[in-house]
Amino acid sequence: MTQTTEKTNLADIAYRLLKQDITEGAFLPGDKLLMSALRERYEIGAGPMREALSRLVAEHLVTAASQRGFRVARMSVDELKDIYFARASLEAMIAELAVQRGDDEWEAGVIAAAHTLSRVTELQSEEQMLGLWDARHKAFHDAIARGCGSAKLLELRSTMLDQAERYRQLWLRRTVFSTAALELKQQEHSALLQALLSRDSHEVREKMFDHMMNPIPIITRILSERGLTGGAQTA
Amino acid sequence: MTQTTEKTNLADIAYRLLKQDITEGAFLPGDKLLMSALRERYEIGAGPMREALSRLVAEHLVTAASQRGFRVARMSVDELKDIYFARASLEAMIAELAVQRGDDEWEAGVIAAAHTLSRVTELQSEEQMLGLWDARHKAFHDAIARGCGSAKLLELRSTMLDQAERYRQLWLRRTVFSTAALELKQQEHSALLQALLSRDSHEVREKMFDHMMNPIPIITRILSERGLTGGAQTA
DNA sequence: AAAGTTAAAAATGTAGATATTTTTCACAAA
DNA sequence: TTTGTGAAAAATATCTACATTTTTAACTTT
Repeated sequence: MTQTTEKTNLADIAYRLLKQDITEGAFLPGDKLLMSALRERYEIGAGPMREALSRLVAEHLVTAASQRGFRVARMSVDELKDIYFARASLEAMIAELAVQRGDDEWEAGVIAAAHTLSRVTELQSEEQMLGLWDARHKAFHDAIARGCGSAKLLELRSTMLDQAERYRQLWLRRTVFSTAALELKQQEHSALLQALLSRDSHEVREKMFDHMMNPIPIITRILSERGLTGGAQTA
Repeated sequence: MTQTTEKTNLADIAYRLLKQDITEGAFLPGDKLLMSALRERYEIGAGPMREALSRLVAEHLVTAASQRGFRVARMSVDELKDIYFARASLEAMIAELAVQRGDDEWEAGVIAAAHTLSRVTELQSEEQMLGLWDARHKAFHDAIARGCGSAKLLELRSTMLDQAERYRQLWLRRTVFSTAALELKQQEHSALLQALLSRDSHEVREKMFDHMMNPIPIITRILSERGLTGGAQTA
């Protein structure tokens, strides 16, 4: 047996689908998540659906008010700033640890990921290009973080990533489709890599922090342009 | 109306009760959490009970296997070390930030909490003494952390505290009921406070990290003495 | 307009049906 | 006797359908 089909229950499936739908924008911030609508959409009973929703509440992607149902969590500039700051602080700390504790295998992994990322060219369709760059960019950062050696810290990192995901999606399009922005990112990445290979943990920490804080002004602007924070949805 | 009774649903109540029961040891690590038993204990239907359980799974206090039900998460020395390291790293970072960003009000709060903590005397019963010291000790650390100014970082801190709680309970008794250990803690606290008042953020970071890592050997010993990790529970 | 009343809509909870896993136990082979 | 196998039974988890409670919103009435 190579890879069991990983049995899951319905609540689990609904959880994943809804999470994806929210981060991909199928439901917008502030939208009411009607039980009947969700049950129909995911072809599922109310019990498992509730279970999925309550998990997303724990992750702050959904808000709940007792007897009044669920809504997609609002987005705000304040939350953006807080999430990105916390994430940058954490990621910087993890990177510093990784430089201090990472072994040769880790270093090799980082170099490989950096190389793969630098080779994303605009050959395919724009949407494919977006997906590929995003995947490899994530892989690059994952490769760095992995070296910290703490499963719990990586877990915290992962929860922050989930919370940032909706904001990050906004930034992604602006960055990948702008040659200038993309080149700036490439520069930051190679500077990061250099500091990393020279095992200058303090330098890595600072560079990583700045790298992670960079998107804030861009996303702030996007949020202001279209009021995507979820104001007065009635339905 | 001064303070609404904060309406909650049954799943919420069950969540809190079960969480308390687990951290207080009413259910031991590795114990099977039988649906029928839980429903009877908390006088609740299967739906809400499931909801409560799945929230605790997200917090790593309970493990789930599809179609095979739930168990209290095992404890291990490895996990202890990982949790405490991650927690110490995070707390140290938060404390450093607090020193850099905390205002006068924050400083006053810390001083007040430190004073209250230092005045816990052994007048009442031992159990009461334990509870009081624990509450004030937590309040002291909370007062410090609050200054970091990031709600998300405080949230991360809180999730780590939850995960550490079962291990921390083991440490607590050993510390509070040993005059030597308690005095050592007092010393660490006042050293921490001093560094904090002199606004030496680097010093605070180091002291906080050490302070948080201290309990690991003690807890490791306790875990080894009694095999409280949850081995071969059948029922 | 403001406040009260009532009907529809929606969330929450329970009970029972269904599916899965685990245990039991009889029987056969070593 | 011990060990292994397999089928039946029991225990258990999971899901759906229905009942109950609460909220929302429309409609009066003052």
